[in-house]
Amino acid sequence: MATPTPDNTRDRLLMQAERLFSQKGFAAVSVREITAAADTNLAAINYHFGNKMNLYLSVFQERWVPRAHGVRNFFRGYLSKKSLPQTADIVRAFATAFLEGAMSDDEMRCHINLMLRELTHPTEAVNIVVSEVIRPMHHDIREMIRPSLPENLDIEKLTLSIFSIISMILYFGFAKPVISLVMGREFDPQFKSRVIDHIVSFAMDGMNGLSKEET
Amino acid sequence: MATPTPDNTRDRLLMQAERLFSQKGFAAVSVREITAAADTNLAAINYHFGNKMNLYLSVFQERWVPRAHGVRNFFRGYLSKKSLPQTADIVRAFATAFLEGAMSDDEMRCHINLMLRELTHPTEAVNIVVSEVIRPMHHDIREMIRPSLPENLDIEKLTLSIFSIISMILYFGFAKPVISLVMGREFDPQFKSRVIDHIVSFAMDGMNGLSKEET
DNA sequence: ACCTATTTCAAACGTTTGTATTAAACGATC
DNA sequence: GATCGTTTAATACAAACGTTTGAAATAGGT
Repeated sequence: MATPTPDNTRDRLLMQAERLFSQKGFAAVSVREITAAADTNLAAINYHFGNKMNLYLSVFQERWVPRAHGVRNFFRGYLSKKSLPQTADIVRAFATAFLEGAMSDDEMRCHINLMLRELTHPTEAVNIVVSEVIRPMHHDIREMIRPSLPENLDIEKLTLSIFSIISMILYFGFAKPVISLVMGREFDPQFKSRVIDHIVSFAMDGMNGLSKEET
Repeated sequence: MATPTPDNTRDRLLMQAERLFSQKGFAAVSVREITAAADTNLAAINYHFGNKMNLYLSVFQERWVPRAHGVRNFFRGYLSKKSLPQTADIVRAFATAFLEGAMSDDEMRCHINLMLRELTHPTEAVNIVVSEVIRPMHHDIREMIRPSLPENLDIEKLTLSIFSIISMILYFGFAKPVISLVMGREFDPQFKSRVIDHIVSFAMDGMNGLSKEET
């Protein structure tokens, strides 16, 4: 993390609020809990953000979006090593960025949890999530992959495939406890890298089928 | 639904509690809201269930699990039409059961939301979800698919593939609003059936790759 | 009809919630 | 070092929270 414990109250509030909101959800966290964790006074939230909901939105604007950009940058950096990235490289870069690359496990869980909440129960913040991150990311990936696919490929099918890849990555990111329970094994680094291999090969087969169908 | 508004207070509480918990989450729903929706007295929850948390657990035991069995029965009924179901039939049966078959859209959203909450932020109820539904369902599907795969296939890879299929089905189930936003189209029945086709073909290609790799 | 067990109800409990208010501490500028 | 706007602190407040209580209502058995 950039600053373990920021010296200014506002940033400490944002940091702790993000952590707690991602762990328990908006309603389950009290402003007292946040201000205590941020080691400041109860009134600090109202002074710096007006109210609790505005703090929640600010978490997305000032912490979640930058972090999403961090993931995107990792993704791009990973790909820049290849001169002519194939679809498999793109999928691997994407999965790696989310599952083992861009940040610590806790940070990633925090990130995904916040997003997932907005996906399932949108608040105002969903507009930020979709317009700032999800839609641009879809666009990027689609345009990267498209050259290696037939010209006449239905764009809907491609988009659905990208959603499918995202669904796998998200699922293996957020359902770790249940996956551990079902498979009876820890989600350790070796297993994680096998999961990434699986996602890549599964997705690649799916994408190959895509272009076969069409031509 | 079986009983639109049950005549007994306990069932009305369970029904409204399920609806509200799935919409807003445990903490965001008050017992006053539930009892008002169930058209009964504030004290009813404590009389019938002891406390709010126990009501939440009872929702899973008495409403969620039976409904999951409903999905499973639809799945089995769908497959029983085929004498020798292929993997594609199994995947299609599974996706159909979740996305357009077993129950109404609202009911399914309610069902998936409750599960998703437990996947991401487990409470006591996660034990019910995993042991009563997810694990048995994994077992069933695995044993149905296994015959059509090579003998020496790594069981871990098969399990990961099943998780991947589940991830797609869940994602297309719960992220409908965002998918609509990104694709710029309604999630109408025609689109839904194309989504199922996509899931089946994508998953099938993934599974085929699975057996190719191994032999 | 009476008694008993079960269920419903209105009212109140003590806490905790988000927010508002006021004064004190701080930091920069002159 | 006095004065300014900015930030923190202590405290207050009404509203909402989950839970408890004891009385009223209801249902079933005799």
